Amino acid sequence: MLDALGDPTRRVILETLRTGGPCSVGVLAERVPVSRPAISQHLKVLGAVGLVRHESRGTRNIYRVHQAGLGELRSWLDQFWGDTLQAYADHVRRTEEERK
Amino acid sequence: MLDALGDPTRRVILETLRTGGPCSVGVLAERVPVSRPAISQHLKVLGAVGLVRHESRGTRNIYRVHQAGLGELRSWLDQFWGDTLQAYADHVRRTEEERK
DNA sequence: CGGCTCCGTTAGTGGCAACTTACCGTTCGT
DNA sequence: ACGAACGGTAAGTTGCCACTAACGGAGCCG
Repeated sequence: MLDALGDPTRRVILETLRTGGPCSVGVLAERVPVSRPAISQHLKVLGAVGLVRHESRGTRNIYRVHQAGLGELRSWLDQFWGDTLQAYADHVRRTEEERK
Repeated sequence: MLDALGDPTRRVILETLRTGGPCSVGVLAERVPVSRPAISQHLKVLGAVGLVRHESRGTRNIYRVHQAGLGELRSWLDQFWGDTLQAYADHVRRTEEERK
């Protein structure tokens, strides 16, 4: 998931799909300064983690961003956020008890 | 930001700091299967994007996760989320108009 | 059917970044 | 003031991954 978003070109692809709406692989290859096979590989990675979904329209595959992937990331972030605050509060309490 | 979270060991470091609370570099090096210099470099990266903050306590530097960095990520995600839904709605509308 | 387009896959290469080893500055204890 | 502990930095190596080039397959059109 975060591994997928770690790559800059993958983020560019996502951004292109986001602002430009769903489109085919060839069109993506035109808009992103990278060869078409590279786009395919990145789309494969993005699809594996649920950030993108594709739909066959004749010979061409239309890709679009998938909200479920973003939702997963969001829930992960929320949990991380809450747990961090909790752990920090615990740590402060523990430290103050040691100070006594 | 996302580049920083892209690395697995950096996520392990963050996770360690999150669950175990703030701690020094040496302690981190014990808990994470990586040499101490590597920890330093990763902490430098994490600090550069505001995910971590450090505080000198004598000779040892205490690191802790910084909520501001997580907040930035959260707002970015929220914006991305909203824009995606918006762009998708626009795309659907456009497609239906073309169908007429 | 034959050619064309569009896409995914494989093999191979180059570059970057993560890791270690070694070194040095800083700070505390004695 | 000296030694030790702690941590950041520099240099060097290795492994991984992003990218390209070449091939193969599946679907429209004549």
